[in-house]
Amino acid sequence: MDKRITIYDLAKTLGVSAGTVSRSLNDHPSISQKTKDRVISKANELGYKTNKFAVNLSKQKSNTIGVIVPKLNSIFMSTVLAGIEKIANEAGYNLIISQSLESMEKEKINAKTLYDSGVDALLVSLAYDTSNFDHFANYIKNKIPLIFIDRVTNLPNCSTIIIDNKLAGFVATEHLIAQGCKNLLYISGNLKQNVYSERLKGFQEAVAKHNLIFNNANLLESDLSPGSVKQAITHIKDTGIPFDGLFVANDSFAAHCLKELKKENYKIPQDIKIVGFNNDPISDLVTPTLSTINYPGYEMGILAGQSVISQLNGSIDFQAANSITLRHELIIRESSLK
Amino acid sequence: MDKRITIYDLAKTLGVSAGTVSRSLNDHPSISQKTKDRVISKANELGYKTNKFAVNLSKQKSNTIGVIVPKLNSIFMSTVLAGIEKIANEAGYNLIISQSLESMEKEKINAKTLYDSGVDALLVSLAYDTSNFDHFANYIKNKIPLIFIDRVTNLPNCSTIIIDNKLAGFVATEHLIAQGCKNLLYISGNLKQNVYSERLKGFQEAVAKHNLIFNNANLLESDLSPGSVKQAITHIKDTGIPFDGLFVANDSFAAHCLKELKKENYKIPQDIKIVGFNNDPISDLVTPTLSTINYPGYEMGILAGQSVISQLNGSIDFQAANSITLRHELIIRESSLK
DNA sequence: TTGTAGGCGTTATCAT
DNA sequence: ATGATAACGCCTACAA
Repeated sequence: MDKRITIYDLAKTLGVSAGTVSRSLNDHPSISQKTKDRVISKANELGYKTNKFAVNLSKQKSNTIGVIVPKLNSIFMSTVLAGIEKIANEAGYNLIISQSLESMEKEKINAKTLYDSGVDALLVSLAYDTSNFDHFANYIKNKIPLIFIDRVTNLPNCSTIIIDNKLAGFVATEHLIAQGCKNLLYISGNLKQNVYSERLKGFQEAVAKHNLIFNNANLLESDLSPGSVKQAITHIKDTGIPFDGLFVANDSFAAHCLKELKKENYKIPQDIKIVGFNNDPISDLVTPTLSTINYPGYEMGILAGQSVISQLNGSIDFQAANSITLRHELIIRESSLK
Repeated sequence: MDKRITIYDLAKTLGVSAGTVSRSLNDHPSISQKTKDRVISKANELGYKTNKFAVNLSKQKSNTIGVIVPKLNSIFMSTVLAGIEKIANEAGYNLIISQSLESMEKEKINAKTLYDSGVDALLVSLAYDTSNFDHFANYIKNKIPLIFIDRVTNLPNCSTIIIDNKLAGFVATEHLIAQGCKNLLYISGNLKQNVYSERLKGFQEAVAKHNLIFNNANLLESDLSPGSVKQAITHIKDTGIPFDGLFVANDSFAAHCLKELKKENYKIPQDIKIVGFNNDPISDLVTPTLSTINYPGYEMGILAGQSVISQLNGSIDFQAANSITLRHELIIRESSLK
């Protein structure tokens, strides 16, 4: 294997110093164009390749952005990631992606690993059960940009990228009410997470505004896994309340409920109307098509990416970390028709 | 900001040499337990943190594995990634993930970037239009493990992880024939890609075996984007052939076709039977549910991960790069019932 | 405009 | 079992 050639090799063959070579390669203003040209052409000729490890050591930065998501294999998260990757890549950063698998413990480990490996910034969407945030302290202390996406918490100097879940919940619920629903059920994910608790607030507000009843039976907290569909159906059938409107915290679970309800001979939307959340591709493919809230995952990714990059470039002050709220949108399809 | 403490700081306060500290921290056998204990406890006390940049420079490796996928936001790919991430993480490697966005040019750039950034290995699922593989030459020359997943090519010393697409295509097609279909249509993706061309071979074999006709009209090459559904429907309606069986190269497109065909008053499966591919979550949620080929994405990821790790550990010889073919499975649902 | 030399924090090879 | 010292390859004051 041909030995790797360094700036010293170049320096020697060119009869200049290593410093000059380094500066030439980096287009430093204090080097004459002539010298630069000589160096660069010789570098190409000899197949010089800069050693990132040395650069990193010298600059103490890695040109790398860490990302922690709950799960890689979710259509929403991978869409967010696609947006982040696009921006990061264009800006010359690499993405180190890891998944917490919805566990705070794994999230802690990931945060530490990424910190140790010297990421220049960190993007996080929180795990299911994350209740403590000490594992981010190092980032904040060392002024490493830290940005939360979708599943967020409020930490000093950290940006957040979210949608207005409360308003979205309100809009979805009010839509059901406008369609004539009187007995609503909100099927939620873990209420410790901002996204689900906020939607609940919106749900409750809409219910209250229209003088409908809200008590325990109008809320079902679920882990939203396919295995929990039965539990949801049981709740709907056995609570004694004649539910006629469902607001479900994500489309996938909504689609499963839809399917099961049809099996139980409910007519959708005649008997029960349903609104999901996310505008997952499946929402437009099930029968009847599923009304939902459009969740701009890709845009979230783009914005998150832009936000980190500008913080890294110093074009945004570290202190001035801001919170971006994206526009959501109610998409009315068949499952909530009158 | 408190200055970072190094092994020299430790060495000084402990009255030993930096080398001793380094060896203690790395549990080197030639250091007495006593010294190790002293060093380690002092390290904790002072909050010592190893500098990955320096380690990388010194060892000329990054503990990092590069991944290039066509698209992050595909349920299949993100599932594969989830598997890879799990294994890599357990082995102490970080994943740098980038997407080619189905473009060979972007794939080239990604390959170069990752190479420059010093990944210890590279996992690739090829872009739509990749026809030249020179951008991987550096990896091979420098014996950096290179593994292809799903969308593969045959390069010397490179492992591949695939399923037997030809057999899967054969099985799917023969199933349709067994259900009584006489006029089959294979709706394919870009035939330059191994996955689609192999499935076509299987399709053709099954058709030939059962003495059915195969000519141009029995094959429709498509980009499988939602925008191309109309074209597919037109083909089915206007070709003059009374198609009664569809083998579609992925579930998402199959689901879209299903929906459109229903709109056009075709009865599924009575008029036309359909088999998709991938066992996408969607396939079990549409009406009627979609028969499909189960595509073990997560397992592919796991195996790909294990394969790299063992190559990196030297437990598999670089030369002995092997090709792993995973088991697929026909899942019969409503869309292909008699 | 260019050269010099020290630093970045570890690891590894010789000695001792 | 430990220490000294030279890599690792690049960057960047400071000097010239």
